[in-house]
Order: sequence, then structure tokens, then C-alpha cells
Amino acid sequence: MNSDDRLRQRASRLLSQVATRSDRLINEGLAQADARKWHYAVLASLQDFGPASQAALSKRTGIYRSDMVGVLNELAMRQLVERAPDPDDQRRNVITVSTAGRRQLRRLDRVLDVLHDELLAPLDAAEREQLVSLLTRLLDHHDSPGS
Amino acid sequence: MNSDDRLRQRASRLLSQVATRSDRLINEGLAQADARKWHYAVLASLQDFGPASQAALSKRTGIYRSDMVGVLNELAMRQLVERAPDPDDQRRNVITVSTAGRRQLRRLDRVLDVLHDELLAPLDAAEREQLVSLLTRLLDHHDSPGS
DNA sequence: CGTATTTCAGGCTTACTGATATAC
DNA sequence: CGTATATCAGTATGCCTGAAATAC
Repeated sequence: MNSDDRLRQRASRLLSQVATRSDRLINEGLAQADARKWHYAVLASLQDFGPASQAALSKRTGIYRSDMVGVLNELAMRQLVERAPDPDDQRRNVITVSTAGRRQLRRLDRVLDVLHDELLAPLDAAEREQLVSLLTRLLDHHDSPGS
Repeated sequence: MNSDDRLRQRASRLLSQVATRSDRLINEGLAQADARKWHYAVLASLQDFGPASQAALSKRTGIYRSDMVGVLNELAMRQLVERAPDPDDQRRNVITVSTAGRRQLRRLDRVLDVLHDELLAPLDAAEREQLVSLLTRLLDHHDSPGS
């Protein structure tokens, strides 16, 4: 098992293939809860860090400002968030999570717990933590200003 | 560090974000070698497992049959592979790697070694193996017939 | 006949860029 | 004035579907 399968050993390939399958699993699971993963990201960010402008939410969640509009439209249509003009800065909207939004977030957290249990099924608790830790370090490295 | 940042703890989010950055890094690096990651996948598969029909190559590499056509066009244009009709089955093409293809594969392997060193920079050798092992187990789990 | 192979034509999603109008 | 914000339009890619022509 040396160069016996060089394709399968490349971390980049593993990452994108596992991510594809993970995304599909999560998307399908969330669709059954009338949600998308962006919904979760926005609701969780609002709940954990408080109300924010759309630009601030973009930075927090990694969703592009241009895509944030549509996500917030979907959330507002479901009355999970409220979009109000910022009195201190007329350019901004202040996004706030509603009571229904907090309820939905709790629901989605449970749904995601189940989905992650399926996603990470072959790994035990310690291995799951290892994976999260390794990926976090990679993400931080490639996110930080110094490349 | 409990629910202090529930977003960053979700393995699915980590996976897709790291995969996005990894893909970008690899794509840009390979572009400078006039290649794409599909090129590597096809060349490596041909080198390691021998000549094959396009359908067989699809299964090996995970590239869709419909997309394989374009990839092989690019490789054939660069004279890295040869596409010849299969005498035993006139529906098939037999794809073979050329001498130039083998040389390009060695080049790409070196390029990818460097790129992976950058991708996995924060991890030591043991941690890199751990990551590959964890991801491989996840991929195998979600690829196997039993879900 | 049904099935497999190559090919083409397109759909849909995600990440991303660019331009606009408005307000700081 | 330059900069930031929200919005819209559009690109590029990757994954995937469907259908044609041909051969088994």
C-alpha cells in the first residue's frame, strides 16, 4: 500500500470528495426541515453574537455580501429574522433573529446533530474531535492574513 | 469554548471551507503547470492501473462520463494520452498514457507535493497521516453500497 | 430486443466579480 | 472626495441528467 493508489492518498482529493458527500448529506437533511445550511449559519451567528448588519454577517459566516441578500430574503419570508434600517447609519440594515428564528435554530441544531452522526459514523468521539481540530487548524492557517 | 462558536465546530462546515481553500490552492498551482486536477487524476489512473476505456476511467477517477470527454480532449491535444478504438469492442476507446504523459505525471506529482506541503503546512507528518486516514475512512463509508 | 459506450447539450449549485445607488 | 453598504446582474466551476448515435 505504497504508491499503490496515489490518487486516494492526496489530501486535496480526499477533502473535496468527502466535502461533496458531506454537503449532499447536509443539504438533503436540511431541505427536509425547509432550510439550507446558510440559514443555519446566519441564525447561529445572530444567536451567538447578536444582531448585525449584512456586511458584518457576511464576514462572520463566510457568505458573500452578494449572496447574503437572497439568504436574508428567504429567512425574512419565513419570519425567522427581521430586517430593519439602522438608525445610526442609514446605509445599514440591522438583522435580528425572531422568536420563531430561535425556535428554528434549536430545531436545526438537533437535525444537524443527527446528520453529523451519520456523516461521522465510522469515527469514535475522540477521532471526531481530532478531525475537527485538524481541520480547524488548516482553516485558520489559510484564513489568516499571512496567506 | 463550548457553544462559544457553534458554527466553527460543525465538521460539515469545516470540511467544505477547507475543501474550498484546498481546491483553490491546487487549481492555481496546477494552472501554472498548464494542468488541471482532472488531468492528474486521469494520468495517475492510467499509469497505476493501465489503459482503460473512458467508462472505466470514469469509475476509477470519479469524473463523470460526460465530463471525461472534455478532459481527454485536453490531454490528447497536449499529446499526453492516446485515444484509439478498442479492436475487441467497437463502442469503446482505449486510452493509453504516452511517454510525454508519463513525464508530465512525474512533473505534476512534484508540483502536487509542494502544493500539499503548503496546504498541510500547520500539521506535522503524523498529523497529516491522521488526517488522510480519517478522511479515507469517511470516504469509504459514504462510498460503499450500504449507504 | 435491451444494454453499454461515447458524445453533446444543458441544468443547477456554489463561489466569486463587477456595477449600481445610496449614505457615510 | 473616497469609502462602505445593500442590491442586482452575471461569470465560472463542479456535479449531475438526459438524450442521441453507435455497437454490443
